[in-house]
Amino acid sequence: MANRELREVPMSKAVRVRFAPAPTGYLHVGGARTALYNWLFARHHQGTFILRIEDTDQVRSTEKSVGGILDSLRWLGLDWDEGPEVGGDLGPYFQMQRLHFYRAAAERLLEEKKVYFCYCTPEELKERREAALARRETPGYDRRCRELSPRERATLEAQGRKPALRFAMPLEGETVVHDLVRGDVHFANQQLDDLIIMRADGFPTYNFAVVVDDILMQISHVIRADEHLANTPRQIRIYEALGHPPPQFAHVSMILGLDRTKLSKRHGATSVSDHRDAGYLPEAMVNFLALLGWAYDDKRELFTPEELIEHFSLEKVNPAPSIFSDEKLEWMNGVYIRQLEPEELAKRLLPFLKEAGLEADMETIRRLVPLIQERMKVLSAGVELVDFFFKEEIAYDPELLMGKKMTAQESHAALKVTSERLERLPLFDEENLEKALRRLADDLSLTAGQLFGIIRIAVTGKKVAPPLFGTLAVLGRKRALWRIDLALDHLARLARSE
RNA sequence: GCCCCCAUCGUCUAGUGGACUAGGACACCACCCUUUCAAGGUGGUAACGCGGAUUCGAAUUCCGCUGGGGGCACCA
Repeated sequence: MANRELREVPMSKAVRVRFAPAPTGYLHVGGARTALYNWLFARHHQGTFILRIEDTDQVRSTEKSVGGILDSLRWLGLDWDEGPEVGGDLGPYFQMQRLHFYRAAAERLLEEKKVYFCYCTPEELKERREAALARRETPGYDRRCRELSPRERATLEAQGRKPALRFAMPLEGETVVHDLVRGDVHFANQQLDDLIIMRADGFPTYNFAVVVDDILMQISHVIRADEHLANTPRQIRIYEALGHPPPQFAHVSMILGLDRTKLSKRHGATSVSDHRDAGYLPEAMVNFLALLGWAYDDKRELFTPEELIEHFSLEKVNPAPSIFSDEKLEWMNGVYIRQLEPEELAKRLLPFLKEAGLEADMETIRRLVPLIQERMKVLSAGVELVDFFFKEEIAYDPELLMGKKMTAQESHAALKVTSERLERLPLFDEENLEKALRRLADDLSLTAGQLFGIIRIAVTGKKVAPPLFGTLAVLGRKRALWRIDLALDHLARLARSE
């Protein structure tokens, strides 16, 4: 890595950063991390975090996607100081509402002869590009329209061709990107081709719109994904043509899928909303994402947002790409679930149970939470931990009702006595249940595992369930006995065929 | 094809020439605890891609190679 001895924030300069998603899909974890780093940086430096929607791709941009991205950001707790729904002095914050700015800037560049009309059609360009690639040559634009005479232009226009505007890149020399995470990156200007800044339809392209907006919005630091590094020298040239010094750049690495390619749909759940629906907590998500490419030291990895703000710095951002895998996120989510106040966990659990079609009520969930809080990695997993509490009937495999190394008959006998004792138990609470059932196991010369296993299946239908005594207590005597009766029927049937 | 970025356990990472027999976390394995499952505790397996150079000394610096990724759109 080259020198990174660039000062993160020059003295006396207000920090203004932005997250600028294209609304062409959901917010995925890579975008979320970029947004998070921008947000942390802004908050750390008491700066301003701006949200700008880059919707100039009219074909792929959708309103629904804007809403989804806003929701995801809000869910993560990444609040923006300027942008959609909150406004700001340097808006509007949708690029489609800023067209006059791009047109004015383009106009100026045209007057100064820093851009030129290109009459090549998209089809022609595509064809030439593909031909070049087929010949294993560099596919860049060949600049054939750069030096057109007025006469040639007139001819082309007479053909009905609508020109696009291209930026005249310098033909020699080099452009250096001073990057806060990568040091100085050099590009030969020969590599920079004359990119289109305004399409024939009058709409700006990305590389032009970002520069104009970042100037107008007084952005001090551009923190974005590595995939934009190659665009940066071109953008620097545009800043220069517009007579404005470029901001500081920080290109953070990309987040890759398990197969080490750019994260995409086929990698499964990669959007923030997918994770929300799966029952991840935003606080876990934020903590985890912060640690993907950044570390505070060699020990700590649990941070509140406030602590992240306090410690975050671009200098410690890792330039190497990292792979997104849920394993650690799951663990961390479990940690956060366990840290939740029981009442809070109950609240968060409710929608998941409803979603699963269970008629869950807060009253019952509150009693359940202590039994399951440390048994969940994601909220959605709570459903199968407690569904039997909310169902009238439970289905299960009768074979499971047989205790370890026991016959159906022996199991039946044990359960029968259990039923009788439970019926007579004066107080049907956790403490008394435990006392009574332990004694019973003793009396029957069964191990705790044998007896409790039978009861667990009888009452929950599952081999894996919350702790038995608490479960019985919440279930209540009546329902517990009713289920045990049913299990006895099953066992009786099994015993007959033994 | 050209340009650019990157390279420490399977994964996230610590590490800026000697304190490294390379540390932590997740995952994995074993044991303990235990009514199942978790949680918790203890221990363990596991990495500096390769080759040169600089140096008394290199995970750390330089060069090359290899590997991975990204870009080369009238997408962003």
